[in-house]
Amino acid sequence: MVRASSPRSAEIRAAALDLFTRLGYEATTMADLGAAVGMRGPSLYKHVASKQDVLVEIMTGTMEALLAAHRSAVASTDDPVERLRRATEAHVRYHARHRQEAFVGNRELRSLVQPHRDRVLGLRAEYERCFRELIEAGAQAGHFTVGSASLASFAILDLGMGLAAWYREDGELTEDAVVWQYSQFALRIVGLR
Amino acid sequence: MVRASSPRSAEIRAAALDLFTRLGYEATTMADLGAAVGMRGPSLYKHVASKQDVLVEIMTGTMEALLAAHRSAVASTDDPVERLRRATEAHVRYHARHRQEAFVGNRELRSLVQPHRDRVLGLRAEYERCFRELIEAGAQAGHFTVGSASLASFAILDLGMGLAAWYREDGELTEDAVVWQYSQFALRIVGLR
DNA sequence: GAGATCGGCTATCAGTTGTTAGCTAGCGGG
DNA sequence: CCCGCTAGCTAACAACTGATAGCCGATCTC
Repeated sequence: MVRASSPRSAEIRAAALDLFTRLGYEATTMADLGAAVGMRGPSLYKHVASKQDVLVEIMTGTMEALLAAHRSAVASTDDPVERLRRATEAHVRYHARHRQEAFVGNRELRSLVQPHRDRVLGLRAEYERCFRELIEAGAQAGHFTVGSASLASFAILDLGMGLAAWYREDGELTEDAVVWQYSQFALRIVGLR
Repeated sequence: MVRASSPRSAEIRAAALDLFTRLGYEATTMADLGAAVGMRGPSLYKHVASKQDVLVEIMTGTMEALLAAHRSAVASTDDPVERLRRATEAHVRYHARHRQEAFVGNRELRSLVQPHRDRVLGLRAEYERCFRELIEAGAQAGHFTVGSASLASFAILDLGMGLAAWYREDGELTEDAVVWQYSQFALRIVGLR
């Protein structure tokens, strides 16, 4: 049996997240993954269905968590500016705090087999649309100055992805410092006045 | 013999660039690459030394071209603001016009074997330092308002990397439109006034 | 305490991969 | 005409990979 929620399988997913981040999905072998949790490669199949299945659970879990964080962030107010501010803060904070999930989620899309790839791409498109609509609402209300809301939303999302690529927990800057600065960058991008 | 500059090897690099972009380095086989240029996998070895060698030439060539574009852009003026403006424009334009090179250059760093990886990482660090110094110069002269020049330079570089990931030549927006908007974003990030 | 289940192991399979070896058709120059 | 080079081919190798089969000790249940 391959119960996806057993404590051992969660441990395996965590180790896989680390390996996928450092080596990439293709370059990570089941033997690597087994060694990371103290067993041989074939033994992993007592806990997970397949290598691809581990990736699928990591990536869909990540996108759903990101969307949940976004919904929670924007639900707390009706003010367009404040909604975008909280959304960008949640976005940046998620990418700082869960940089490995975000990194793998962005990087390994092409290793994902159908129909999972389309599903994750759909969630990403939905996430992007949420940001675009926030920007359009703020622009229409005269708070933002932006040529293309679509481009601005791409730019803000790209900031998070980039952050996930270089941020380190033990770096010079604290998480709060990076979140604050990057959120400010995002608000500058949409021309907040 | 494996003359790196023969017309055939250039054709192979071009095909490899396309395949590495779409499938990734690990997932691209020599048989794939051969088929893309009308020959069998083993025949490629008449023109290139190895698969890794193809990647190395693509990535070092890309970083050197990017640095050259940067130097050319900043050499034309002494004004701090104008130097950053031209540097960001060059940065964004390169990532739009050579999106495949930039994409592979950013994505396949971990597929690069030593010492080539450190060499490319060194070039990237140098490129980032150039931007940081431009920002610091402009901030010291009172033109920019930014908490951390380092963070701002990361953000601007990340914009280019993100652009290379989603930009398509046949998309809605022209290259010039994207370059202008993204350059404006970059200047807003550093708080130009 | 017998039996079943869990969770590890080794052996093995079948497929794939980068690369080398060796052959050969075509072609240009003497 | 023939030598030698270029640039392709097939065959083959050695290594590796994800996954399966089957064994076995430990632990739990009744």
